[in-house]
Amino acid sequence: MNENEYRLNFFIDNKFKRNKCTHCGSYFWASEDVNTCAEEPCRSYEFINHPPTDMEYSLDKMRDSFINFFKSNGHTEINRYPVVARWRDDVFFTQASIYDFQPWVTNGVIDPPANPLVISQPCLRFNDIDNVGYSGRHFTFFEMMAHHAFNKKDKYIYYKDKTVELCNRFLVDTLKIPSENVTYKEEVWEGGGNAGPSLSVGVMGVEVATLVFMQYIKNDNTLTDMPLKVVDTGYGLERLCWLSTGSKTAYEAVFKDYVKVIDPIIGKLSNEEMPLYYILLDHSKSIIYMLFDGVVPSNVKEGYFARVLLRRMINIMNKLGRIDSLIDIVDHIITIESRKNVKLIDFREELLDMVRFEYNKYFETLKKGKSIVQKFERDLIDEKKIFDEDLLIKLYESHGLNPEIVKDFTKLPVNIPDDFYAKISKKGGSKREAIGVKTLDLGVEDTIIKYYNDPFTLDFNAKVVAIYKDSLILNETYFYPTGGGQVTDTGTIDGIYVKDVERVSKIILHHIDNQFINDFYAGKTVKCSIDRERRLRLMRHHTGAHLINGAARKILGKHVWQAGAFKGIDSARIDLTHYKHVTVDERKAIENLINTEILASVKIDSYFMERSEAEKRYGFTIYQGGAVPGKMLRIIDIENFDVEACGGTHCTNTSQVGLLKITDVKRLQDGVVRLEYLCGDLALKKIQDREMLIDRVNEITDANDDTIIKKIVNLISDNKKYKSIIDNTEMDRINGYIKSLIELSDNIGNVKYVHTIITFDVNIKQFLKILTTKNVFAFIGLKKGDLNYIYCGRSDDIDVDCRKILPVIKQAIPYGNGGGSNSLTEYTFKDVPDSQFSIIFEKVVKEVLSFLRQQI
RNA sequence: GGGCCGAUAGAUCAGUGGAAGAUCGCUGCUUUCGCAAAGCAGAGGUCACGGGUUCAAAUCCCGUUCGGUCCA
Repeated sequence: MNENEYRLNFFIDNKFKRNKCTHCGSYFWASEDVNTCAEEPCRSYEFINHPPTDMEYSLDKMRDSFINFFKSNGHTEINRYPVVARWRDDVFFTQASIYDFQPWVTNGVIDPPANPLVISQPCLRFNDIDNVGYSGRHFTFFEMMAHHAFNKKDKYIYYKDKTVELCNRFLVDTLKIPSENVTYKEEVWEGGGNAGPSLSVGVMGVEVATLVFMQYIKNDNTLTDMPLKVVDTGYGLERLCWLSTGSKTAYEAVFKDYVKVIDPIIGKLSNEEMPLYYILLDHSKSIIYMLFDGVVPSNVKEGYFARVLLRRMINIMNKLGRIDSLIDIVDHIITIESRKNVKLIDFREELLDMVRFEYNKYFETLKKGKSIVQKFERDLIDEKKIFDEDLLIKLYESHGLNPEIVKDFTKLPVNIPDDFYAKISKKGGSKREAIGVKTLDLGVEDTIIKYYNDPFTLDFNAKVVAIYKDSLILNETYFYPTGGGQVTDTGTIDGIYVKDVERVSKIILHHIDNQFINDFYAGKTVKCSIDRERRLRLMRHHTGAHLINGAARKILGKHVWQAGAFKGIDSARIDLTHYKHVTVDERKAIENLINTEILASVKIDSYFMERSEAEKRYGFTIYQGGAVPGKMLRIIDIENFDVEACGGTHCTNTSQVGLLKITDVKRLQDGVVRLEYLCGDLALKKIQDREMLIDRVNEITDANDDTIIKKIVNLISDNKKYKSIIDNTEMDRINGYIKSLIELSDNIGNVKYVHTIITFDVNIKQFLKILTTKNVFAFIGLKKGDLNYIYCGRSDDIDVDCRKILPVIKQAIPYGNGGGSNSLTEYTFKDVPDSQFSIIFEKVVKEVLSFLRQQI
């Protein structure tokens, strides 16, 4: 980066000097000559016990000072965005204030909600989770305060000079930090395909802010100018608070108010326990914001981070011996946080229930884990081994048991490697990545989309403007392309079947069979017709999805978000975040609520609205379907029931859905349930099919709706009874047969040698078990299809190894094979006619007899 | 999205290729005025599903479904 990028008039006018840090070698600007930049590790934390500010600031007070300073300097205050970055598909959580405006504001597609603006954005970062509580300055939850300005060619707000000036005035004039304590270190910032110069703001050893100037697009190491120049600042609220208190760690400063409330609950803690306490407070804040903003604990994606935090909290409470206070503590922290977020109070019970539910789940995991550890312990004792690293890793990865828990569950020594968690998988994995946008440049005008004007216009005329491969591009169209979980319309253009409709950026492609493509030419006016039944079903299913969404949030709770959806021609489903199973009653309640809404004939409004305006008016719950691109959002508004940003085709009144039936509820993964449903004619047909099914059962069983249950219960108990009678009869028959066999057997001493070929169908192993109860050696032939079997079995009171008979048989019948235990063997061979089998069998019987005579 | 563990009686689980097991619970009997308890006897299984290997599969291999868990 060119050094002139940092040579700001502000620095020159205010007599700042450019110095080179003797420690890290970076250049930095300061109002006086100093040797090193004011950042760790070049300087130690000089503010500890010597805070440079005029007073001690709490989090709230620092935030207020910041916001008010920038408001009084022409900035508009913006409400925080959710900590779950639902409007983006490349990250899970909001990790910086600029995330709020990426990508649509920073790439110039839409205007920022205000310009310039000031915000304090809660952020979540998990990269340093292991340092939390111990390093003195790491958190998973922190607030990034920021002022942003977005400079367009025709609308300049402010850039580097004013940014640094504002920063310096805030630190020096408002917080009263002596000017000589502030340094601005030159750095280069890079991220998300953008780059630009940046200044790292240091005070007495701690970096309190970063001022980034996004001005380049970076592509293969070449920099090109961005059309929009963005001021992206970030001030660490927690860092500034810490600076103002001069306490030994950031935690003492940040958690001051929390500790006042929580201390009486948790009681006196030792110095060694303090890091655990701080982790608990930090994680509690993260969890509260995550759950409030729509995360449900799960084993995948966002939800997994919630689970990790909760399990760490539970482990800590266990270690402190205060597990009973977990809910109480979270509850009190909710109270503290709700001072600046009133809506949190309404969510309190639901939030605590989720924590409770997750605790119970973990309790089950630990219970199961204990028996697994004890099982391993038994094996290890036998093998004279201990819990080694490999086993610990396996226990953690497969059963969620960390080494400390394993240690609690066993008497055996457990060696925990220092870098245990680092070892757990640097094995890689795919990063969450944005799906590339497909583009197509045919030099034609964007297709005019008409299906939003009137979803019921299904026949229309249009002009072909271009032909691309097997598809027609029209000047305007009512055909809906696949998108938003809704499948494509089909129909005809000039009588030719349209099999698929696809949207590529702003052009809509109507795919037809290749052989007909030459019937068309650019400029031709064509008559278009959309498959009516198909479209109407898709509309009903799409509106149905919104109805379920609205109803589920009312019945199951505010934590419910759409996690995916599919709207097809003869099936539809919607996936919802929900931490429990959906009960039959809840499912019915959702159905009832929706069908009441359908009967009430509620108007469904759809209109376009500027993104920022929509977010302001309806909140972030409009993003049920995930990231929606563009400046203008299409809003589907079912009054007092559901409002979502959605590009699909919808009914204009709930009554047009006709009927909605939930056909199945599945658990898709932990924290996500799938509701399968049908609307309109399909719902009716489903109910009729079920009815016919019962009619058919009635017919078969000669019953009616009133008697069918009793009838079936009787049938089952009768069946059981008869089965038992048959079994008994069969058993009698076998017993009789066995008795006759024993009477006909050869005697060897007092051992009965039973030998015969069985020709009827029998459970041979059960038969042998009964036969060889006492003083019996059995030698049984059996024919089953092509296969011939010879079984040897004996009662437990005879000391003969049946496997020794096998070579005798093998000698007589060399082309077979067999094996078994010393009390039962099996020998098999095939392709022998019946007559032959009995001759061979009799021959072997005699050899076995003489063999047995020697043995017994 | 990927990896690893798992699915056996109503419940919890044992069973490493050779006749399906234990404990608790359940039913009946004995004992008791009755209950609890104890003793005796008994019922209860498609070893998740579908393929394959083998003389032989709960056990080994492949696939499916469902659960657990870790990573991103």
